[in-house]
Amino acid sequence: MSFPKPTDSELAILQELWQRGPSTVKVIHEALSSSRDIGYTTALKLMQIMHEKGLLTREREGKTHIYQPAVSQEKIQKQLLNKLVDTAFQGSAMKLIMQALGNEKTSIDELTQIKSFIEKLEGGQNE
Amino acid sequence: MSFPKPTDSELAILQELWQRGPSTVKVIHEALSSSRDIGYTTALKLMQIMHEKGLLTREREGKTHIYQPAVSQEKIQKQLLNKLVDTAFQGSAMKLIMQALGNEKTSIDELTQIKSFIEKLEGGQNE
DNA sequence: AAGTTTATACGAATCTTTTCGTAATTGCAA
DNA sequence: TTGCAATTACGAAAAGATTCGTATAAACTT
Repeated sequence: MSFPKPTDSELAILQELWQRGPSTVKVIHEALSSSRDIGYTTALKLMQIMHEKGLLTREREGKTHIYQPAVSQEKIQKQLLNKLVDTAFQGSAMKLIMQALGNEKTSIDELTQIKSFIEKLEGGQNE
Repeated sequence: MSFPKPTDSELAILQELWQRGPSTVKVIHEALSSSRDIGYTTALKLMQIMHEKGLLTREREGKTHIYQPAVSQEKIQKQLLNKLVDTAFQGSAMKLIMQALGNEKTSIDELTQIKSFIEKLEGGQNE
């Protein structure tokens, strides 16, 4: 069960859909327009392709289509994360985590959350 | 000072160079060949392009060129990591870290290391 | 039902990345 | 110096992703 890895444009569309829930091309196009210059038919075509690839499902509602992600945000995040770990961090999730922590965008509060998450994991089964 | 983001193939070449140190096309080609099917001139061309882009430096040594990364592994890791945080994790490094931890590839020992790294950070200045 | 609006479908152009064939160059050996 | 093997340079094809113009279809208005 592996999905084709979404391209950058596709990921942007998935993000909108995950955040907004089921949406028409029109809505997604407007959302994308605010951050970059993109034609309506371009957005449409992308979503049609994503539908063909199985990244989106859709349903006709009168004249328009309502699109929805066919994959969970978590699954895609996992996929992209694993790929990055493999290609850029020699397969070591720890290296990646350390880097991310070092990028000093994490607040004290978040650090505490992460720490307690780790403690929960340590209590668990990770051998 | 921002480098062009390396493509997947380019990243694979950078990895080899970071690991092996300065190398010829021949050596890199052989290394890549072990994990996938790639022609010699393909590898050569990629490295030439990377040189043009400023990702690699090179030096003539007799008839051959010796290539070297022009950017540090850490810089590229940071670049790719930040991009992933932005495009897939809504800008939240914490979300990414949690996911990475959850992917259960991290050993108890590594968890401990991460935890003590966090403690060091907490002692520091992160506001 | 004809015209208008809004949406989809289709096809092709463009751009980027990857690929490799062929030609030119270099260094060495005979 | 001529010939051979190794290497680079060049150009263009192939594959993938993005873009959009134009045509078609659907629903609403009058």
